[in-house]
Amino acid sequence: MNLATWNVNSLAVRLPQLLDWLAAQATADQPIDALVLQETKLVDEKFPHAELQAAGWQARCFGQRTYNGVALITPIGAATEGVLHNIPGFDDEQARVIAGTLPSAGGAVRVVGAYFPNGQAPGSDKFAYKMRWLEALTAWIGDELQTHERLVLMGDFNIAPEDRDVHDPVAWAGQIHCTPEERAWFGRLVSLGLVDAFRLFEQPPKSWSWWDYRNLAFRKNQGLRIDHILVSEALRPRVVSCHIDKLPRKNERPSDHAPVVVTLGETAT
DNA sequence: ATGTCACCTGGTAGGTGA
Repeated sequence: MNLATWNVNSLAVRLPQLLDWLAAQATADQPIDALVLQETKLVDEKFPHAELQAAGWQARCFGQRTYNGVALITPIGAATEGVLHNIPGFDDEQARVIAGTLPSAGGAVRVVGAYFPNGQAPGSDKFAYKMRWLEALTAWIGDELQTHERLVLMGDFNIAPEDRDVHDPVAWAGQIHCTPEERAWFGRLVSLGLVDAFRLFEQPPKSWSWWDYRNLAFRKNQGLRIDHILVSEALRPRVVSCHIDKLPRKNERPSDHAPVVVTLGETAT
């Protein structure tokens, strides 16, 4: 089972690259079973269901105009149950979370796709909103784990959890994505019984999932690892691999984020 | 080098968010 997350920074612009990438995974014998998208920036009425269907995909979407917007994409015919939009009980005008339950030979997997708030800068109103949102998300994921032992939380966290996830930890110290407050919330999420799938494996040093469009950052490999896949302890034995796919970032008109992929085996090892 | 990209408004540029 291959699960992935990708912040596409406008699905209207990135749809051709999305379809190319999905096709390439299948060609590479790593067909995607579920992909969560962030920053679709589309109201649901404008979501490109027809184009995706023509390529063999179905989508659940939860969007808004201009900003944010998330989606859950699965192969046509795959069952998706218990679809949910945003954090229950947390009043939010911003479309940031979509969840669904996927059947699997090893037991159903609860998939939560999330676009965490950026937070702009410590001390700002947007940072305060990020803190409130993180508190609500953490409480809700704790609840979800009570009813869904096999759970995957993935998306654009807008948090670089450790200094090794930052190209220049000195320059970024205390800056947005790297503050102690944000990292503490990442730690609380992990403490619920989740594990960062990427760090279960030896990875190339200087592995990032986001590079600023400015400053030739991708060419210089100056980025952050802020897109993550956390799996519950029950799924941990099934994690076979996890990697960041930099290839789409080399395209013309790329998203500023790269997809992250996790492979779950059917049986415990 | 505060050096880009995407979106909006209200236009043929400027503001916002990331």
